[in-house]
Amino acid sequence: MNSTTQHILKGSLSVIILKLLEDRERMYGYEITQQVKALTAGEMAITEGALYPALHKLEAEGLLTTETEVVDGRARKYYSLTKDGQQQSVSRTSELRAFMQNLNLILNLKPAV
Amino acid sequence: MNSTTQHILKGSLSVIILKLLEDRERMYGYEITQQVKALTAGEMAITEGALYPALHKLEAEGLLTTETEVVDGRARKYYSLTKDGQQQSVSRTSELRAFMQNLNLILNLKPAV
DNA sequence: ATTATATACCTCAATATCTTAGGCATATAT
DNA sequence: ATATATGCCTAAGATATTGAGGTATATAAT
Repeated sequence: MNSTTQHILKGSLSVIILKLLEDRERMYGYEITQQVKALTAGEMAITEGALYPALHKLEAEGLLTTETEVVDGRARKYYSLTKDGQQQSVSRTSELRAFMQNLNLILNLKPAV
Repeated sequence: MNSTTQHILKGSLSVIILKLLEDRERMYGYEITQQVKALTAGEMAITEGALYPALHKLEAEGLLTTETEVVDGRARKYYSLTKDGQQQSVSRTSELRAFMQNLNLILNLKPAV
């Protein structure tokens, strides 16, 4: 993943997290990083330095709840959507889609040849 | 334009500027703000506090050149793409498109019902 | 005449988000 | 024994944006 693409990610990370949890119901941080890589064939990667603060913020906002478990001798912190989180996932996803549609109106302009 | 959509704009502004100049060849700052509103039926707005620093940076990077003119008693600063700017417009646009396609892979996940 | 709005440029403090680099710890493969 | 994968985390610095402000001219409305 090049720096430009990484850069453009700004602001969409929380929507990505919410949407993944809508799909999976229950995920832990490391799993999220791997799932994003898997879904995008390695083209997108989210750094842990961005992910964990984002998760903590969403939890503080009341959109996520956590359960910690020990699996294979290692601690895992599972995140799930709260009611609010489910609603926010829907609304933020549709806002992001609307934004992308508008952005595409600009990107699809034909250059004056 | 709500705060979330505004928020998600982060990082795509320079691509928007480059692409608009690819379409129009020659635009001034205020015109860019109006054109974005017009193209998106008022749903997207770029603030001047973001636009002017972005224009200055692109100029400093050698992607834009400027010509200042007085029209109807008011000064206008016209921006155009340099050779480098044209190349960057193409490459950054395709990177943004690639990013959006990957993002859509995630947004189109079907929730586990 | 005065005021508001549109046009047109700009800066800057505060805020938010991200990158990069690091730390800590366990399990497994080499 | 060492490297890699798994798993959590923080923090300094860089960067982009918001939101508010400043300056100025032309025009429309009152």
